[in-house]
This record gives sequence, C-alpha cells and structure tokens, in this order.
Amino acid sequence: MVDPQARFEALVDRLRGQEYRLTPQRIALLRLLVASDGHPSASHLYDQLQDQFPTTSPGTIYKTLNLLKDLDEVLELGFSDDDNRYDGNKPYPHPHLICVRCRKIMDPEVSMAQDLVQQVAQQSGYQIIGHRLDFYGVCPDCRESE
Amino acid sequence: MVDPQARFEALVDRLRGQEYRLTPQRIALLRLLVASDGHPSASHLYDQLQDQFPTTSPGTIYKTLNLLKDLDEVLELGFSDDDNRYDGNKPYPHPHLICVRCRKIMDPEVSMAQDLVQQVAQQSGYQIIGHRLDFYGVCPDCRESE
DNA sequence: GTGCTTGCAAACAGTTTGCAGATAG
DNA sequence: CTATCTGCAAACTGTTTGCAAGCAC
Repeated sequence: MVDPQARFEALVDRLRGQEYRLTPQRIALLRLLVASDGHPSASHLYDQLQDQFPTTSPGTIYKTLNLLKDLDEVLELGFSDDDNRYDGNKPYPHPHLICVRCRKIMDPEVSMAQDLVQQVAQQSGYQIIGHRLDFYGVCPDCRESE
Repeated sequence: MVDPQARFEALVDRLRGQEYRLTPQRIALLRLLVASDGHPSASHLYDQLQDQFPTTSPGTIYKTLNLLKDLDEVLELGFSDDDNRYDGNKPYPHPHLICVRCRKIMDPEVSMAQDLVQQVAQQSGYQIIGHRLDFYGVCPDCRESE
C-alpha cells in the first residue's frame, strides 16, 4: 500500500525541510517505522534499536515520535491499559483491527468507515475533526493455537 | 433512553444476587452512575461523593467501578492521555462523540455503526468481540464561546 | 461472627521532563 | 560555532494493590 523507501524519503525530507536534525538515531527510527506494518510500540522500537544504538533511551524515542506526531507524520494509537502504538505509514485516522490475545494490530479494508463519519457529522451537527475506529477480536494465528 | 430508577434497581439487584455487599458508598455510587449521562470520570464521581462521604477514597471508587465492569454492568472508556470515563446506563459498545475542548462525551445516534462492525467481520474473517467508535469534534457550546 | 469492603498509603507503568554533555549543520 | 539532540535519571499521573480496621449480612 505504501512504498517503504518512498515513505522513508518523504519523512527525511520533511525533517530536513524544517530546522530538525537528522541524527543517526532518528534515521534508524524512521527506517524502522516505515518497515513496520504491525504498529510498533515505543518499547518495541527501543528493542529493535538496541543492536545499532545500545545506549539509546526510551526518552529519545518518545521525543522523536512526538516530534513526528506534531508534524502529522505519525499516527499515535493510545491505549489506557497498554503501550501506545505508532503508525508511520498511514498517519491519518483509519480503522484498526486489534487482536485481544497477541495485540497485533491490522488495518482492515472497510469502505463504510468514511460514510459513518459523515453520518455522525450530519446527525450531530458537530464538525468532526478526527476519529478512532477500533475493532477487537482474535486473529487467525491466535484462534488456531487455542 | 434508560429510566434511571429502573437501571438503579437493576444494578442493586445484580449486586445483591451475587455475594456482593450493598454498602452505602456503593449505593451512592450507583445512583450517581445512573444519573450521569455525561460519562463521568472516577475523579468526577469522587468529587460528587465528597458531600455524603468525605472520607471516601479513589481506591474504593476504582474497586467498585472495576467490579461493575467485570459484571458487564458498566462500560469503561479508557484514554491514554486523560482519565477513564464510565457509562453505567449503556454498558455495551456504542459510538461516542467527544468534544476535544471540554471533554464532554455524548452518544450520537448512528444507524450505520452495526453495519460497519459487520463489514469488518466479513472482510477480515475475524470474529469481532468488541469495538470502540470514537468521534472527535468541538461541541456546540464550545464552538459558540470561541 | 465471618469475611467482604473501606480508607489510607505505597507501588506501579508508561510517558514526560530537565539537564549536562555530545554533535549535526 | 551554536542550537538542537542524546542519554540518563527523576518526576508525573491515573490506576492498582496491600493491609488493618470497619461493617454488611
């Protein structure tokens, strides 16, 4: 759906275009973000960075993720009972399918989602500026190993 | 939509039916829950209980809310960046309309929501066991006072 | 009287913040 | 050279847990 290399370059350009610095740590994080389609958590990203940057810290990762979030280049999925998850490939609201067992997060294809947003806007009179559509179930892998 | 008195009695019966004790604190909390249609937070409930029970503690409130949640008699809306909110009147998943300014939470009338759940189930092959449909906007009151 | 519940305080977990030293541009 | 970034550690916040005393049944 998204070409990882193109997306990586777009993110690099976006940072370079402003006064932001392209540190090796940030470049590695951007690569990980665009290479993940499982919606990684900060601690997952932290683990993956240990090889290249054994001294990197959670704080740095959160700072970069928050920077990207402020630039609207990453979508943060917050959970009150679990780590936040991040999507650097589709940084705009879209439906998510969450396995309650292994916590894998997928993007289902649902044509009806935008229609629903419209319906809420029309019915309520609110101007809808964002949404969060999460569906919970057990993924095929977890169902199998029951 | 829900008769508060009837709902209150249903909750009381539910607790009495099991081995749970109907303490004055719990009864007051149940009354507050069914009387609120604004999806109160634990700290909001705590504030409201101060008159009647000046020594009540957040811990007790959370314990009772978690008990009701385990009995599927209250719906918990968790937020990673804000207090959890609780709905004791409609303790099943349904769409919410959230004001990003004053954090008021309403229940929009949306006929399409169940269709969307169906569509996700069909398209993904997951058995959907829950969902969370949140829409963000600015409520009329807050829009007015801009 | 029994054992669930309360209230208090400490613990918890994920995230944020502050700061001194390091480094990208 | 300078302002931003990193890494570390402490702080923060909402929620949970442990425990002794209280109270519903």
